[in-house]
Amino acid sequence: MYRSNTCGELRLSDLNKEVTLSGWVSRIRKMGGMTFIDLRDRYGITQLSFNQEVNHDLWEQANSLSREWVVQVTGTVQERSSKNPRIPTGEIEIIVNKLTVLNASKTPPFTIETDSDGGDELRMKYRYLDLRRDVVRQNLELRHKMALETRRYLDERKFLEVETPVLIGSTPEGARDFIVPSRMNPGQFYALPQSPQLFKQLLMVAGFDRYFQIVKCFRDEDLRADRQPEFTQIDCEMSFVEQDDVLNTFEGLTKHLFKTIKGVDLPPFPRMSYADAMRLYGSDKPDTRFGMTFVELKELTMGRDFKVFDSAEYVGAIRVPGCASYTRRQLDELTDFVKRPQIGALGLIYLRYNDDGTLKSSVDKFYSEEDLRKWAERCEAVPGDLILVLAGETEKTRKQLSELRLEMGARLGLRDKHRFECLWVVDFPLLEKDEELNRFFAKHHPFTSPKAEDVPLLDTNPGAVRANAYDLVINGVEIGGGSIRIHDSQLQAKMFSVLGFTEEKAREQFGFLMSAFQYGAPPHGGIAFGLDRFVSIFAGLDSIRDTIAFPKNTAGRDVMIDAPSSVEKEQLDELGIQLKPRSGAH
RNA sequence: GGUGUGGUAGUUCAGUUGGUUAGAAUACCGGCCUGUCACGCCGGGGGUCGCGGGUUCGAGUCCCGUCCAUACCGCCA
Repeated sequence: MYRSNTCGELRLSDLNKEVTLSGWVSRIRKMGGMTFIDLRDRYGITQLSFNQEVNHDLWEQANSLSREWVVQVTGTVQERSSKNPRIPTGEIEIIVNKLTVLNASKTPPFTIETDSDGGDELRMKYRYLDLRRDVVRQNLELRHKMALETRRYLDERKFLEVETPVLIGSTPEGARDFIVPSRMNPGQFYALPQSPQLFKQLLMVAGFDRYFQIVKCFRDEDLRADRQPEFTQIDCEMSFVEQDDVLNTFEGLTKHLFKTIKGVDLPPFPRMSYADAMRLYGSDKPDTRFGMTFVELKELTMGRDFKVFDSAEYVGAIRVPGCASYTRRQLDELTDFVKRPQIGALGLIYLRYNDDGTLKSSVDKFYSEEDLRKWAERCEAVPGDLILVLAGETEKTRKQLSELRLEMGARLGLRDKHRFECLWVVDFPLLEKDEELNRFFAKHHPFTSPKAEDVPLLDTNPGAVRANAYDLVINGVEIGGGSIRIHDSQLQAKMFSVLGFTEEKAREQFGFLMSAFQYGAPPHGGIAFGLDRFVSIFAGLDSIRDTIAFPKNTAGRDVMIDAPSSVEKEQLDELGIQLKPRSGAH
């Protein structure tokens, strides 16, 4: 028997029990004739006590240990004479009478503490050591609980978890596929799924009615703090539902997770149209933890010979509460912020509504106090507020103003990680025009249904067609999205034609789905949540990396196992693959 | 593909205007210490300043190139 108890469970109530514990040596404190060792396992830390006078040999043995050695001890639970209220086992210690070294350890390259001295790169290289740290482990425990509660909630509502294949065919639409060569079919390739989209729709045709799967998905695109090449979705689909049914079911799931895991009761989630989100926040995933919604000033700014505004398609402002006292230097900083190439504004105009009621702007030369007062009124500003104005092409300027809004929210501490604001964004456009290629692409995917009342627009003004598509946004993070699908093969054919697919090409790409739809497809729709992001929101992390046990770095590398790597020539020969010179050099 | 930031001891970082032997903390090793729990005190070892080239009497510091990491833009139906 390696242990009778874990390192996290012994209390005063266990006094005088003889116990056996196994774990890692976390810390050794040598006090001369006494030595204390913090023994750690997944469940906690228990102090071991060694006394030179009580057992000299054992004391000496304890002094010979080092960090991260794996040891087994047997001893008696005793009350500490000096207690540590900061850990759950802090009232007791183990008076050890037997110590066995199960395994020695090299000195780890960083300290295995809550606040490690190790940088990210090193922690990833030695991820198995990093995972010993309680903060990292807790994220994975949280992830486990969220997955478990998701399964519980969906199971109670008759959802069936079905596994779908990982080796599937490539489709050209959407993100770049990861490609896997087929040895038995030389010259042909599988692709890894970007999502189980087609399969879950086929399951609806098959009559499964309610499906879900917690499933890995793959996208071969550049990475970000919130994007990994392989990530996990809570993927769901339902039959005989309308948009409201899906929204209500998964608002319920979200609330269930917040309630059971964070103990938070959330009010009903507001629903905002995509058009309103863009108009008020300049983003399809607005952070609604704070206001500062956009105010349009275009017509108030016209005709004063200020070319920047006169020639602009859009003039938009945000009212930043209490920031009229911003110094020239701070305003310059904000100007630099919006002028960064990533944001790309040409300049920033400000209007201070001073505490004494006077107005001061960077465009006083062009606008009278009366003009400026109208701006302030339109913004519902009060003395002490700062108004920031950007101008230009509508879409671009809204995006820039959105970035500025988020920056101001952060500066004012309004983006509190412990507050949660959920929002449904609905009525997304069905199509998105690629100006360069002069063709439409599906904004969500080609199986998303248009709103019934907008169907006639497919012929006259495709860009204006709204879809039965929706996103769940929490604190400005897109957590999930989905749509009601097309189940009518005629409408689907129409959709393909708008997207520029010939009938032949559509059959080649999605033939199996189109045939399936000829055998009685029920009305259906679904949604998928990004589990990694969901966990990171719950954990208050900025990156999804620490919600994943073994994540990849920004170049898509696993620095621990050093993947991807080159393969033997024999393997390539079997696959009939010849590499260009220079590639595969790693 | 692009922009920014960073790369100096095992680790996290500092390093002034280009100037003597490159520092701190922590980790590690040794000594002292019987109630510590971030123990404390004393001592010690530890450096290809990412790599390559250039400017200079002299480069961690300036210039060019390159690699790596990271945040963002493009990209992500």
